Amino acid sequence: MSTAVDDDLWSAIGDPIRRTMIDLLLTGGPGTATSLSERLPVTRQAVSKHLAVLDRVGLVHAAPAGRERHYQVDEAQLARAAAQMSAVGATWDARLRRIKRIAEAIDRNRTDNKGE
Amino acid sequence: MSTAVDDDLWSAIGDPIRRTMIDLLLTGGPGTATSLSERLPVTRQAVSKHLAVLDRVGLVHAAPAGRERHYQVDEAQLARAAAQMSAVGATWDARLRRIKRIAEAIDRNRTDNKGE
DNA sequence: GCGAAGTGCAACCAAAGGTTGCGCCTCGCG
DNA sequence: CGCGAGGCGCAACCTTTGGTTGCACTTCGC
Repeated sequence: MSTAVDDDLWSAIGDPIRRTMIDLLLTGGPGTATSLSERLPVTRQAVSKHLAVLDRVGLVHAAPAGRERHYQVDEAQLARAAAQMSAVGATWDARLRRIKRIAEAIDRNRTDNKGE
Repeated sequence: MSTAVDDDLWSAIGDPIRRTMIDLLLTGGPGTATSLSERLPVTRQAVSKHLAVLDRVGLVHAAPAGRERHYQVDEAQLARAAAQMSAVGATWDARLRRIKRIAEAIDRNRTDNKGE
């Protein structure tokens, strides 16, 4: 239901740090582990590990340049992830609405039989 | 950016098991830790811990009934969570679109100066 | 050529998810 | 009314994961 095979993608973007990293890469363009760590509350190593995770699920892609490693967001994968989030959100929203309708129907029924 | 104070809410629904639990509670109505564990690949204790987490952030709410504890989804909180997910998804989507436009503009420029 | 900058790898720590075992309530039936 | 069974919570323990520190290796630039 909802998320099945793409669970890796979900758990990858589940981490707040990783979401922030993606935000930074999207707004500031490609960056290295060091440059990202300067804007995050964690060390370079931690950032590097997160980048490895994101790379493994294909959300970012590394471009070695001399002694540096420039990471960039994979737009297609991120679009998929964004779509998934929206989908889950929409699913829950729809179910909530359905439940609400049912609850209202029951309430109406009870009101009808109240006098008996 | 994007998610700040409501980070607890995010991380609460970040866990796949917890999302599934919410799905089960939404589709099957209120349930206990035991009833949920029967439909999940984890033990009752694990489910109980997850329910505690969800309860702490207000996504579910417990109703003691004799020796049982019925858990139910808090619709308002879940709606907030769903909205947040949609928001992040939309934000990323917008940024991707913007980047794409810029990239296309640059590409157009390069094509213009190709002959020089 | 050599120091400085950027990475990766390994060891170590702490927190979170998961399991098992136990004891306490509560229900229901003889 | 007593007592077994079902449902829960608590506690101890294990494993995975995010985080840090320390070190060795490459690459740039003077």
